[in-house]
Amino acid sequence: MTTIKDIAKAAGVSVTTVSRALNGYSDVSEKTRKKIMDIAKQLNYSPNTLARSLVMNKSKTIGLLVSGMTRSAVKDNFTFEVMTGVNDYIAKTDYDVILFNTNSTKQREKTYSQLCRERRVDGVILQGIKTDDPYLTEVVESDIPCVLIDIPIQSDRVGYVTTDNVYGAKKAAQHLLGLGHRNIAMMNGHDYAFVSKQRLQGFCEAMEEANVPIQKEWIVNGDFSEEVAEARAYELFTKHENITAIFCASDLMALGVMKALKQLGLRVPEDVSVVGYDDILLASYVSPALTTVAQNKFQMGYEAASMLIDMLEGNEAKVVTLRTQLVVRESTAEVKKG
Amino acid sequence: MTTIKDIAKAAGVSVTTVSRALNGYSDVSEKTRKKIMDIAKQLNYSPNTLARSLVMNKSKTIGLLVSGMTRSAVKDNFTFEVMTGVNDYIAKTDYDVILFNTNSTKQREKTYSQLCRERRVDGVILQGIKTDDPYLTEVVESDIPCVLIDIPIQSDRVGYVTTDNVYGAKKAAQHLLGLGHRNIAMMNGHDYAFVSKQRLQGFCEAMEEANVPIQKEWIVNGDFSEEVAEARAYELFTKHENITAIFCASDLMALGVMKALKQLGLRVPEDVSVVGYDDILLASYVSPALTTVAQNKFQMGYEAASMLIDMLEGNEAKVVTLRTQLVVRESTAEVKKG
DNA sequence: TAGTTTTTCCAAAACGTTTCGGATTTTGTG
DNA sequence: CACAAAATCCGAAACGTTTTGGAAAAACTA
Repeated sequence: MTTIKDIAKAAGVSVTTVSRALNGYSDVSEKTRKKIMDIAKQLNYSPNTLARSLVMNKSKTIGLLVSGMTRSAVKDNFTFEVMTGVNDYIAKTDYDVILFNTNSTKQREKTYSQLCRERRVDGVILQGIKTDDPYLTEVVESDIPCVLIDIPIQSDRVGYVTTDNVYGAKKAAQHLLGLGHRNIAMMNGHDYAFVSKQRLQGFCEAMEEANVPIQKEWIVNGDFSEEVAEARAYELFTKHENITAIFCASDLMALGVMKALKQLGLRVPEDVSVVGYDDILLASYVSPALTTVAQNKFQMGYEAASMLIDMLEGNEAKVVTLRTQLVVRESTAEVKKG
Repeated sequence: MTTIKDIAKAAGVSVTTVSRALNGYSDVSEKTRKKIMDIAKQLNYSPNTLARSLVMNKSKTIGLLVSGMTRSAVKDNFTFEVMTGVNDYIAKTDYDVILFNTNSTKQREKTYSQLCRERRVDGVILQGIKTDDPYLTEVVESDIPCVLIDIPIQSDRVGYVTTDNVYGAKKAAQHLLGLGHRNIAMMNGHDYAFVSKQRLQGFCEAMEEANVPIQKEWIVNGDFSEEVAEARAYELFTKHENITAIFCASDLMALGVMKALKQLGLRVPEDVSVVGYDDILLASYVSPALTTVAQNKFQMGYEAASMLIDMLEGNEAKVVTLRTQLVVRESTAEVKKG
């Protein structure tokens, strides 16, 4: 592998000059620059970024720390779409993305911030980690610039991008209320996600503003999992036959709920209306198509990357809140009179 | 950020000793090792992999070069599933994955092998690049160990993992033939994918063995795109009304084909049987559910990563061919008599 | 005790860059 | 032509590791 030294030797100049020539400094004559460039090309030179990073003290890499890169999570393109957004923005810069392995046992031995520090990433994007993850605080407290997705923590070195979860959930609930439903349940995620709290809040706000009493036992946690949600929904709907609608904090859980309803012989939307959250790909393909609150996952990743690069260039951390959109499909209908 | 030097100073030993203590060499007494370890922990030390990589001449990173990380490609989890497989294996090693940006304009200025060489990746996995990509040969001819996905090129430094495309396509065609179909069309991908050639071959073999003449004008290219396939299918089925079945080289194209058929008022499977390839997530959710040839994308990624790490540890490049499986759903039926 | 082996440590070079401070050469000015 | 200014170049240090080839100290051996 050819180095700057080889070029220097071939061109009969010092390594300093080669370096400065290649990097476009002005204190090298056009003649020698040309010569150096030619030799570099001829020798098929590519700079060793490791060496460069070492001396410049920046690696031009950002770390991407996602959960949800698991075999079971493919149904939920959430992670992938976010990654795509990140990649899309980063592709326009001179940064590269390094993917950190988080879903394995290695998580125990090496903390996130250790990973980041070892690889000397310039910044990091975190997605999908639980709020009680002991390493979350560690990263946030470290001085590594970082942007979080759907975790509202902010400092001068950490920003986040999220969506208007409260309002999104509120719209979903209001949609059901508008259809005449009063006995509305909610399938929430788990307590270790901020979005759960926020969506619950939005749900409650809508109910309260409509003067509809909230039944605590109608609000259950499905752990953001299709299977768990199915089981919980099965219990819920056998115990409380008067529920006519349910708002789910994720589409995946909505799918599970619909399975449970089918098993119970309840029709969607004739007997029970269900609305999801996320607008994953499947939402428009299942039957009946799922009414849901759409969030632009691609843009979330894109904005996160954009903010991070901004921060690396000296700007300060921000918070970006994207708008959600209620998309009404076939899984919701007016409540049956009677 | 604390370095080995800081530790050395604090412990009153040389950097050599610190290095060797931390790396578990035997020529340092347990007493000083303990002391060094303690100080390292106390100072919150993490090794600088950049420096390490530089001197050891290996970076413990592998490059992941995928196409299909685009906004439009989210329907097709193919890329994501492969990535997940790769990640899953790599997570068990001490390597990290660096994601290369390929889908952008940057592709023009920097070649893949340049990217790889600059970042000093130890090896690279390529997925989804076209066979006429000028940079493909460049990577293959470079001395960087690499494993290709679905591109049958082999040398001592490059291996590949693929599936039995010929046999898979053959099974699909035989399924249709077994249902009594004789007028079978094929929606292929494009000429710049090996899998297209192989699937075409499998299709033809099945037809020939069944003594069914192949109609050249019934074999069209859908460019692996839903939209293109839809347009081509529309033309095809308006022009040739006697076609009763079609084999598509990807599920996404099969979806496009089904859309076209719907537009034309043709029912699936009553009027036309459709079989796809890939078994993407949507295949089982669309209506009618798609009969298709399933390939284990996760495993493809997993095997690729496994092979690459093997190669980096001195073993030689291999070729791994995974089995496909015909999964019969609702989009195929016996041909109508008459 | 003297010699030998084993254990424990270290100085210095190397990896491939960038950059600081200054040196040398060329050009311009009167 | 002499001097100043500008243009062009370079040596050496630095980044944080690993490794080589010994050296010093400790532990045995006879």
